[in-house]
Amino acid sequence: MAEEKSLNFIEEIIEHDLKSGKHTSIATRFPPEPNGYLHLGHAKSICLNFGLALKYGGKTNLRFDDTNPVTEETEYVESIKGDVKWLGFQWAEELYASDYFPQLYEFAVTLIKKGLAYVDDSTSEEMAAQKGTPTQPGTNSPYRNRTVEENLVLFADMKAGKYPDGSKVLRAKIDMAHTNMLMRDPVLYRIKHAHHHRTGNTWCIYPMYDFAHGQSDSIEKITHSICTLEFVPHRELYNWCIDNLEIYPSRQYEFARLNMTYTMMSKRKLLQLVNEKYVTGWDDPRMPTLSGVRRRGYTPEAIRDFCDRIGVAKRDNLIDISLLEFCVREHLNKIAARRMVVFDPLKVVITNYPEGKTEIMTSENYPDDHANVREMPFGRELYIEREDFMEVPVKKYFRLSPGQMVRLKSAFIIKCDDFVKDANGTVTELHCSYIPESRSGNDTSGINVKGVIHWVNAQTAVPVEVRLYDRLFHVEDMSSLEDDFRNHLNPDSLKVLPTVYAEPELAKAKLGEHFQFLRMGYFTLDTDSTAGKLIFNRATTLRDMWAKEVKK
RNA sequence: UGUCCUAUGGUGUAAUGGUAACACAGCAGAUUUUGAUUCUGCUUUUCUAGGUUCGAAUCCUAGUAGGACAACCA
Repeated sequence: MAEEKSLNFIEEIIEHDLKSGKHTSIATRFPPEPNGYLHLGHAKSICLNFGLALKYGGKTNLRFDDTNPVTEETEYVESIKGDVKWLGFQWAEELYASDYFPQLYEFAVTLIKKGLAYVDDSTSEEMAAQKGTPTQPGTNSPYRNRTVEENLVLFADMKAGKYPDGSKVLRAKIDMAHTNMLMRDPVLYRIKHAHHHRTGNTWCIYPMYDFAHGQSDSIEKITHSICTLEFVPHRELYNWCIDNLEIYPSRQYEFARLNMTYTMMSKRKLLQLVNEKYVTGWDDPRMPTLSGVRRRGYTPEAIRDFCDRIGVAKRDNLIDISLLEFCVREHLNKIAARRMVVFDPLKVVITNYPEGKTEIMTSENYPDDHANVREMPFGRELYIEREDFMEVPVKKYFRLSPGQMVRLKSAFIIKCDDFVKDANGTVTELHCSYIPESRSGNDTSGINVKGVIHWVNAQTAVPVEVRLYDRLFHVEDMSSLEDDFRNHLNPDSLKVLPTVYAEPELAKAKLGEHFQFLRMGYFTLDTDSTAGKLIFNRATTLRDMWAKEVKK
């Protein structure tokens, strides 16, 4: 099948580079800073970077951009590696910007020797004042004309730890009147007497992003350095460093980051949600983190498919979260074993079924594979969903109501003969009769019913907990917010049902398995589960045309 | 009142100077022992104004709108 798939703009650039002979193979990198957990926005970048290398026969490095010791931790490194692997990608090399600190230092010395960098004693306030504004040029620092010799000594002393944090920086000497603010003598190195997660206390000066990223790309001979749009203005500085250092010319290309409705995807704010306990952790199933959606029951296949469908372009976007849910359902529908679980039980007594009798019914695990079945006990007393009975049925309601019949999935057709109410008027019990000839598989009753409902046998039902999730925020476009994002948390984002009734087979569930609870949604076992108490997370609901019908 | 980036249905993404298409969402119907799945059909689109051209979503100019840029963050 020669499926003609159109190329995104980066693929076009790569194919052009390959065709023209500029490159014979490509190298990309995924460069997270280990200061938080990966989220769906990172997934887009991961799929892009690794996907490109896979498609064009190149390689992708995993490179940690660890140039700021105060925010970075080993915990994050480990989670990031786990998430990339879970998504299904394998990096060529695991690298760290901190591995390049010695070389980066030498690069800085080279720039000083060329008269292209100087040590500045200005305070950050003074530097900000010198910087100008986007519409007004900046002014030169009084330290700008220090000699090469003086700068060399000062920079060496910075490295040697002779100065306190913030007292000096190394700046590039470019142009304080440049229209690109980033070219107004950007800071290259700053002093931080801080412990680094890998280099420990070896260094007290650390390179800034702009002095580390491009050079790291260059050292690794990355051909296409792909990042998000906010780095567009950095490209000029990226190229300036490479040009003046005369090193391998990696090239930067920028695409639009993923934005999704009802979703907040800023690492800083996600950290805030974690720290301030609005969620239980980075892997809270409501979080858009990869560890969160994994725990919730999303699959890597679904996320890769999603990343594929959203495309890659340069314009700002706001993806409808229903596309993600569609991808999740589409994959889960194929792989999830079916189970029956009653959430809000209503007792049903089959009055014409012998007391004490239990028989075994079989039900298919997957709708289109009738050979793959499990066993389910059936008895005189059952639970069905309270929702599946209406004393006074609304129009088009084809479940149970007085005198009406439904099919119990994989069992018998039953007819509602009577119901019992308590003092409050709440229905507590249904009295039904079953049609013995209607047994699933050899139904000779000739009766056709429209409604099919799920059920569990009361005697053998297994109590489990389910956790139902809704969107964390109730604002469609989080970027439109003018006040604090924490004011817009959805109070109903988590609903716990401590005791619901499952068919016995579900007790065998293992971590990582996916289930469809018939008519209730897709579920997976939560990591909080213990041997005595199984807890299931709802990944997503099923599509529900009836709910829409009812709304009308 | 600077520089840069962007502009195609409700949301995304294609169409690479030659009939604007695909997916999601929405709506309607068929099938169904999950009101699921599956299948069918439908609604809705090139920011504006000029220009180049036989022909413009595509190229050019201007305007408009949105976004980015003034961290010793990445």
